[in-house]
Amino acid sequence: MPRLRKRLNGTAGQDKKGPAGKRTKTKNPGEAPATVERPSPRETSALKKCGDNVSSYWLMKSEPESRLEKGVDVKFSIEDLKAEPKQTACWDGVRNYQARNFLRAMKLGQEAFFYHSNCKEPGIAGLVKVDVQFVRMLKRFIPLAELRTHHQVHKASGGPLQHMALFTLQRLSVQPLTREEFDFILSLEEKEPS
DNA sequence: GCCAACGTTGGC
DNA sequence: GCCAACGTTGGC
Repeated sequence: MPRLRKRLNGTAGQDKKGPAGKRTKTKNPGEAPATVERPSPRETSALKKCGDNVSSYWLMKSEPESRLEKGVDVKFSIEDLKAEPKQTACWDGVRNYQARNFLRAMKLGQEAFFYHSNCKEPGIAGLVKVDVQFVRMLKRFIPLAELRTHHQVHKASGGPLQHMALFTLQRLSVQPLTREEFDFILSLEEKEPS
């Protein structure tokens, strides 16, 4: 349940801990490895396939439909992002430490797909660039089902989506993409739905 | 709304 | 450090 929230006018540090801070009893495991030198095994393999140590392309999940979580609506669609001042929002609410490490690895201006999750039609809706700013809608919505079909085919054929994190690192809300994955998915918007 | 799969917590 | 209980994710 990654959550985009309005940027608080240059007070990023001032922002409350948010949902990530709500487990008060214990130290959040995500904080300790702020200086992690060693990624988890799963993360390692995810990074390995990205060539150098860190990816330049990303996929970020967000929920486009209303859902209350502890009384707070987590809805944040790509249309909501578009409606923000400067079409930019601050990404927070990521509790999973792996996802947070990926967040830290992101650099300003890098490109990411905006994925709609936990909704009627899950899939990739648009392009954003990190910090997180709306870039454009995809020419057509690319449904999860279609991505999965390609993933299945590519597993057999060795195609670009054979290791796509969406299917291999389940439930990771912020995930890296290789350039090949990114380019392949972008090329899909020119094609008829399959 | 259901529930499988996965993650986290915390007692022991 | 184990692992049962609990919480979350997210497709269907």
